[in-house]
Amino acid sequence: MPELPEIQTSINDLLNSRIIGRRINDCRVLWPRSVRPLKAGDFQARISGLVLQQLHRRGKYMVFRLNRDQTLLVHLRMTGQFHLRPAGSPEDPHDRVIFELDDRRRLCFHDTRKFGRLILTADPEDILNRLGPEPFDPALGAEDFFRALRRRRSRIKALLLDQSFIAGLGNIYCDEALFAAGIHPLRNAASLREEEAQLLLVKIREVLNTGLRNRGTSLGLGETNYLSGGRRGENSGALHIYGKAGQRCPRCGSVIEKIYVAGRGSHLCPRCQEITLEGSLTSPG
DNA sequence: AATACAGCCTGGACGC
DNA sequence: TGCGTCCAGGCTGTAT
Repeated sequence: MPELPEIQTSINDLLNSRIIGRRINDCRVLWPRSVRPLKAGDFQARISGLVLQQLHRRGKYMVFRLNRDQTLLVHLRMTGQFHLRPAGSPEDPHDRVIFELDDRRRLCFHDTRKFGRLILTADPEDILNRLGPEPFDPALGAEDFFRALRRRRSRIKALLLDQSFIAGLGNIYCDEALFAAGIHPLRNAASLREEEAQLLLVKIREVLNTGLRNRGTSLGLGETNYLSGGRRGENSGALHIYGKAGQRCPRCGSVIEKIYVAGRGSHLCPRCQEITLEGSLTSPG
C-alpha cells in the first residue's frame, strides 16, 4: 500500500518523465467516484485546458499545482498508481481517470480497488492543513516528538497511523519502525520514555529512507501490487517484521506474532518489543 | 479523547 | 478445476 516512500517515488518518476509544463488537452473520468465530490462532467470541464506547473508530496497526497489557481490532490489509498502511455494505447480495465496531454502522451490514474481520490480544488489547504508534520521536517525535533507523545493516551501504533499526528506513515513502515525501536505497538504513547521516543523518531526516518532508496515496497505479484514508472519497488527484502508472522525474528530468533491494533494487522517480536503492565496502562496526569 | 466498526472495493489466497 | 468465503487496508463517518 502506498506510503511516503511509494508516493515520493511515484512523484519522482513523473517528474523525471517531464510532465511539468504539459497541458491537459482532455480528460475522461471512467469511474466517477474517483473524482468526488465533483461530478465527473464538472471535473472534466474544469481540468481540461489547465497546465501542470508543479508537483510535490505532502503526507500521502500528491499535490499537482495547475494554473488558474487550481490544485489537484491525489490520494492513492490502497492500489492507486499512475501510468504514462502513448496516445492511442489500448484501454486498461483498471484505468479510472485518463488525462490526454499535449505531447501525445496519456497520464492514466490506475486503481484496481477504486479507493483512490482525485480532488480538484482551489483550496487545497482545507485538506492539507489537517495533516501533522512531515517525518523529515527538520523542525520536528526529538524533544517535540516526545512531548507530543506524552500528551496522548492512545496506543503508539494508532497514533503513528493518525495522519494528523504525523503524515506519511502507513501500516508497513509503522510496524518496521516500531520493531527497529523495540517498542510494542500496544504501548501507550504517553508511557514512552524520552530515549524511546527519540529512538523511535530516528527509526521512523531510517525505515522511510531505506524505503525511498529502494523505490518503495511491492508485495506479491498480482494486479493490486504497487508499481511506479511501471516498475516494482525493491524494498520487500529490507523488511524485518511486516508480513512475517510465524517466521523467526532476525534479531533474536523468537517467533514473530501478528495481532490487531486499530483494526490493522500488526507484526511484532514478543521478545524485542516487550510490553510491561505499566506500558499498557494509561499513565496518570 | 479514544476506540470500534461499517463501508468503500477487488484480486488473491485458501478450503473443500 | 471451480466454486464459495475470507482477507487485505487508508480513510471517513457514526456510535459508544
